[in-house]
Amino acid sequence: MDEKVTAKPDQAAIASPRRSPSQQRSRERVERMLAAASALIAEQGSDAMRMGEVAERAGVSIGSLYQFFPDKRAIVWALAERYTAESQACISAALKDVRDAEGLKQAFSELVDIYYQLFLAEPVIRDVWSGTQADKALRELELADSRANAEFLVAVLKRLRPNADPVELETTAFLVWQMGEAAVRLAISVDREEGDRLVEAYKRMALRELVGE
Amino acid sequence: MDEKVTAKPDQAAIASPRRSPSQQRSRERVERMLAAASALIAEQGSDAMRMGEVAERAGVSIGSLYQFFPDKRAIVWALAERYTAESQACISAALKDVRDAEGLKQAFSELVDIYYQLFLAEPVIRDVWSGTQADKALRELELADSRANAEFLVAVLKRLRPNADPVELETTAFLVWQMGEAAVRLAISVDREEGDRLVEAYKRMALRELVGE
DNA sequence: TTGCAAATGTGATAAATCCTCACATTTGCA
DNA sequence: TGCAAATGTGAGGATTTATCACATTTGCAA
Repeated sequence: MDEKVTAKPDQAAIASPRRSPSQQRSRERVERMLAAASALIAEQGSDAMRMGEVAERAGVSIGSLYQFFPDKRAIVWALAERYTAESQACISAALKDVRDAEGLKQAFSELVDIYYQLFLAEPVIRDVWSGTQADKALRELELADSRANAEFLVAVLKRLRPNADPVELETTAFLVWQMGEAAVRLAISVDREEGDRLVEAYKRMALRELVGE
Repeated sequence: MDEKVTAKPDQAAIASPRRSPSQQRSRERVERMLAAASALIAEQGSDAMRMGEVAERAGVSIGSLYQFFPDKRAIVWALAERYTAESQACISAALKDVRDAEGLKQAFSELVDIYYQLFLAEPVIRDVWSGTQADKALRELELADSRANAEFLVAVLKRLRPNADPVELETTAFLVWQMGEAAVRLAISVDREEGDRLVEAYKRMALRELVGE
């Protein structure tokens, strides 16, 4: 027997490029594919995105699409990965130099605002993360992202409260971060006025937990 | 022209039984369909649930399935609706007689525990709610549910803090509740030990917000 | 009881979609 | 210049959802 690969569908299968674009030409095409996918998701949501439509709009054939993305989810995953990388850089920069409670308040509040605005402005992000609960690979990406972001917070907290139990700080930061995502997602799914109130309420709640009274 | 109905697919289409089972016979069959769907979701997740499999396991034909459920999502929706009705009754009962801060602490902590245990024990619930972000009808059901539950909390808070701004109480309760759902979902997706810590941390955080120090 | 309309049941099959594969073309380089 | 590797193509296989024309059962009025 020829050792057929027969990859199990397995539900958990990590979505990675089937083939890395090594030539300039193909790198550009992959960009076009992602741009097309992004536009379609913004218009109708990732569920309604059709592979054929992505290919057509990117000006490539279906076959080419599948040359670089093993399946549909992989495209969404690739977009999600970009956003996490981008936002992590942003978060890291914002929290890097926080040295006191006042600085944390400032930086945290700004970060939440940026995140909220981003979700309001970019339907793609909203939709990409909506698959987060259903798709195992996406959920894992988001968890890893959330943990990484929480780490930045933990670093700050350790400076502010050197005597605190590290495990507790870790738990607090992780929870606060994850709730921030939940709060923002909630906020964008209600009307603007209520959304604003919810985000402000979250900030108060989170900061009370992070810096005490 | 005969005024054809041509219901728009519309993305928002509310999933309601295409036909209400009016005879005893069909009511039992609908129960079997839901039970079969529930079992399949527990085994493989609602995404992997196949209509043909549901029909087969329920001992009915595909056609019968579609006689009572307009589409696949409607089945998941029907299951979700049951859970919300059940849990609302439970929550209402738990909060109905809370008259002071101590009582609230007690009742709230218990509710969160119950919710957490329920999610740990019932893969169906976990999976049904996982579609909550992607499926418009489900998201709306969950939002409505969350608001209804928040109302119970608001009622309690108004008793405890009669002078507080009602809008603020509303916002707080809604946020706290929604975050509880997020916290529990997070908790069940990490290992048990960390999950327990997260739930406890959430309780502290929420109660601090609800009853003050 | 009988007859009949409404309710219910059936499954082949239309329609939509994902993804594969055998083959064509282009590129980088010895 | 020639060739292997990279890239490109799209018809078609496979899967799955959902429909529809027709069959059967039920409740009920005469």
